[in-house]
Amino acid sequence: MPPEARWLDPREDRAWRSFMHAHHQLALRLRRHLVQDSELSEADYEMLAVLSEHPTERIPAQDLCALLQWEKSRLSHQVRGMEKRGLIVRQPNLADARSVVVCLLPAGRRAIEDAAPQHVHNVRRHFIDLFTPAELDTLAALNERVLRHLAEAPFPEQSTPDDPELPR
Amino acid sequence: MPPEARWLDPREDRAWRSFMHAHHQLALRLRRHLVQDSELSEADYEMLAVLSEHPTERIPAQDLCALLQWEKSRLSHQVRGMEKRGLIVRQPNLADARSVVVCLLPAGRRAIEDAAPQHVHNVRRHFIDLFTPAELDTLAALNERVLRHLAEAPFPEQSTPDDPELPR
DNA sequence: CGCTAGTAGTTGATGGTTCAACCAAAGGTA
DNA sequence: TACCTTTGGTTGAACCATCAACTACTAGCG
Repeated sequence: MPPEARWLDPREDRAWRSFMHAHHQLALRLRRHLVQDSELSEADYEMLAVLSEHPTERIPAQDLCALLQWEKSRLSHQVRGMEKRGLIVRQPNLADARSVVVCLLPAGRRAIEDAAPQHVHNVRRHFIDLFTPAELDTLAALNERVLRHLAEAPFPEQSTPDDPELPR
Repeated sequence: MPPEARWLDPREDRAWRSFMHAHHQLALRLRRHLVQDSELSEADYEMLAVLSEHPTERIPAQDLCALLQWEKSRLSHQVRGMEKRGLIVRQPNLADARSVVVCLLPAGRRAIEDAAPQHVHNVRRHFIDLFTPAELDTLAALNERVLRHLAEAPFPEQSTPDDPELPR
């Protein structure tokens, strides 16, 4: 336990703040555009995007969680709302009675196809177009380093590398 | 209106997804740590951090909004809650009767000083320490480009005076 | 002075995200 | 079989951020 941790120096502080603020402002802008020119929230869009890119348009809930990096409870709430609006349906998974398969409906496909051109345009305008291809690769590499690190050190950080489970 | 916008290619998609996911996962982790070893939320922490770094420990609400990049209504709700907990107080601004000055209280200073070492430690472990100084500068420069771009093209994106933006 | 536009802040409603607790099915082991 | 653990998913409460509407004050301008 560090009783006294050194504060972030200016370089570190700049990197940290810009990382947090850039994401916040960008997400806010895209959310506003999305509600302005479609009936979809950001979460709606992401889920429909993943489903519509999938060859079968049917994805088991647990796989959807992994693809979207969402928690299962978030997915459940989200699915409930979108099912009520007729964009998707839940169907039982014949291979495993606990599981559920989320299926894209025609109305969902229409919704994503209507919203996608504008949304992609906005993502380009406010993000992609600001960078060269090399910079995009740099950005991806640096951000993926964060993701990899977090995945390798899962949350309750008590246990050490070679101690897989708690010694209860 | 692009009736057909080209989809993101693999390089662009990778950069975009890693940007969104990295922020989401990192914020989640830090939030969990913070509630685990302090009584503060992320928003509480940010606000106390800004106040406690300020020489006078008193900042007019509108300046706080700018520093934190928050909306005024978010600040208002946040301040109400933290005032109830005795971490800060609102005082009238003598220079402008509409305005309010947010002041750090001793309990607030104690709270941030208790929480800071662990939090800074976590920010380092999960973010700063993953990068070389040069990489931190790169990250800052790229993220700041997003922020600058958004600030220069404010939201309802109708045509700006003499700016040849989108010919809607 | 009186009018108007803009700025500072508050409020209540709304929708989104996380957490903890729960249920039900599956898999392992004896 | 019985038992125990793990996994898949749902629910309700709590919390947080955003928006639109509103009050109050300021400042510019005739």
